[in-house]
Amino acid sequence: MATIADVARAAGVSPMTVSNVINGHPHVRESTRVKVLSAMTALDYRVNVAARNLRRGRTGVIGLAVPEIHRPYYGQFAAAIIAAAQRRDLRVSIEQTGASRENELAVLAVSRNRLYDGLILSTVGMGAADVEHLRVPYPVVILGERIFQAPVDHVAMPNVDGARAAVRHLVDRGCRRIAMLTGAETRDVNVSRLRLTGYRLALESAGLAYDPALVQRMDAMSMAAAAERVHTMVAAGLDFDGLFCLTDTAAIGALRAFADLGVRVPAQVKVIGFDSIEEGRFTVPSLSTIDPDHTAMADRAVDLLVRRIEGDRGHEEFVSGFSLVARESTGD
Amino acid sequence: MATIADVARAAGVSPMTVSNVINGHPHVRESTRVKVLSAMTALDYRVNVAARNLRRGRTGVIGLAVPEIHRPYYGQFAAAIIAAAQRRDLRVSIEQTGASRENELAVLAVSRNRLYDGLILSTVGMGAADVEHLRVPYPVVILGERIFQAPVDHVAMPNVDGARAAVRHLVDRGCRRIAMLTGAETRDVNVSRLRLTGYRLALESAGLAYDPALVQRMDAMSMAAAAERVHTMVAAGLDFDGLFCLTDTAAIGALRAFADLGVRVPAQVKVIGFDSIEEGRFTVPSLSTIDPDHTAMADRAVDLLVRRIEGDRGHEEFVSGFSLVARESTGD
DNA sequence: TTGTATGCGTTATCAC
DNA sequence: GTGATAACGCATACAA
Repeated sequence: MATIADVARAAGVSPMTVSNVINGHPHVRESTRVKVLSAMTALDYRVNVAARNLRRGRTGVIGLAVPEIHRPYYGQFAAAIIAAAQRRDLRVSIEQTGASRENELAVLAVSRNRLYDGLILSTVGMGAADVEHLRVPYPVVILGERIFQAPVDHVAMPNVDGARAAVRHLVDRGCRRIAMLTGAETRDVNVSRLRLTGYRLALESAGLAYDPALVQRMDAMSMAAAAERVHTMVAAGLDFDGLFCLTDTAAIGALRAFADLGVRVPAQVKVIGFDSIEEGRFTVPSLSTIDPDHTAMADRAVDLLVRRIEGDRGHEEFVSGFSLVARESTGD
Repeated sequence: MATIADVARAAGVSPMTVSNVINGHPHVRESTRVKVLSAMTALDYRVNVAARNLRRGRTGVIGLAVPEIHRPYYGQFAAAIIAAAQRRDLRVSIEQTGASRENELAVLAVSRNRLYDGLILSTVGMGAADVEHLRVPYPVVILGERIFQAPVDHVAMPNVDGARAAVRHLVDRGCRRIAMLTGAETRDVNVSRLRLTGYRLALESAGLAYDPALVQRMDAMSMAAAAERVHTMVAAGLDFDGLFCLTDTAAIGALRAFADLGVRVPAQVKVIGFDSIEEGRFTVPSLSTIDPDHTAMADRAVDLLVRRIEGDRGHEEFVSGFSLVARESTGD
């Protein structure tokens, strides 16, 4: 493989001049530029990225750590991140943490090896007790709640307000016994807890009593687990006319369970999710949801990371807006 | 940031000994090993991956280029690839090609810069005419048909046989006018063409006539496009009692359209897809499909790539097996 | 078992 | 406008 030195020899110039041509430096005479370029073509020269990285101290790659890339929400989010990074000439390497604290910490540790210029980390397993692990000597953007005092940027969803709007929508549609399908509250502040707060606030505003029996906690937020839980709820004779699901993924599982059980949605039970994944447009019935504007979140996450890579101090929190998407599952 | 030299100084040994400890070389006295390790801890030493890459000529990263990571099929496939790579201590960097020939060629070009140790490339836009572009000086595994004579490995799906089994299943369930929702045949050999072949073979075996009007070609294989096309087909009064969709994604869009139109599935039309994405278990009705065993494909793709990275010559083609998954959409 | 010397390919600095 | 020099941090080959 040809190196800069080979090209320099062929073009009759110094390696430095070749480098200047490659990197588009301004002060290169046009005639030498042409000479160098044609030598590069002749030798089929390619930059050695490893050498450049070593010299520059940058890799041009950012890490993106998500629980599981095959879950629709994270897949759609990753696509947006990759697109945003591409616009800034960055590549994205994806790590799967399986939502476990250990793997999240492992990603933070590995990234210290200057493997990535920065890291976008979706924290699901980590808690406030792990704050020290976030004091790393490279840029990090946390995707999730601002539960840490560590010097990192945050991109968060409007969890409380979004959940509140979702439940309020169910109330507006006439629901009076509203159940919630949520996750385990593994730590002080997490998505489940925040959306539950929104749920309670909405009930309160509507003058509806909070009934703990209506809050159903699941370990895994999968379609299968949600379907199973709805079966259990109905079999147990739980009385509810509305269901707020922590995520659209769970809601799709729930819709399927209602179909199995012959419970008509929205006639007997109205269902709403959260996330606005694409699949929700095509379920039967189509799924009402809260859209937290993934694109804005992804853009902002990459933006914050790039700013920190470029040396900006100061840390920010960005909370995206949201909109209510009313579809058939909360219709008449 | 501490380097090997710093650690060596602190431990009172040579840099080389530190390197030996880091890389687990056998001939290091236990006492020096301990000394070095504690010096590493004290200085919070981290290997500089860029320097190691330059020296070793490897990056420990493989590229995975797919059309769009947020499509369920590619998301689930990527998850399997990442898991398989992790088992071999490799990281995965994901590129999105948008299924365009230009972007696929661009990924091949960029990877030449020793950015990745190898590349797994899903070819959708490229054709046999691009064969020269595949003669690259690094390992490549093509995900798709073996349409190239280039020295690359292939991992392919059982497209013809799988499609044949899908259509035969519709025939077995009593369908006589079977439509197909497929993609554009942009080149000599592609997925659409192969699955269409399977479709025709199945019709032939069953003694059913081939009617070109029943073959509906779409530009994009999205849920939205499929839904729209089914609306058109029904509005045009096209007569069919079975529908074979090129992918599950298209099938989900089709199911949604039938629901809109009041066409009962499977009573009036039976529907089957291809890919076995997880979502198909939870649609209403649940979706029959062909399962090409993604896990085996992903494992094999990484396996072939690793073998080539390690210098194995000789090229292979792997065609996965498949199984028919019969669910409600082809029930009674 | 440990150390010395050297080079991987690139680019920043500074001199010309 | 161009080039000589050095250094990024690590690991291979070989010597001790």
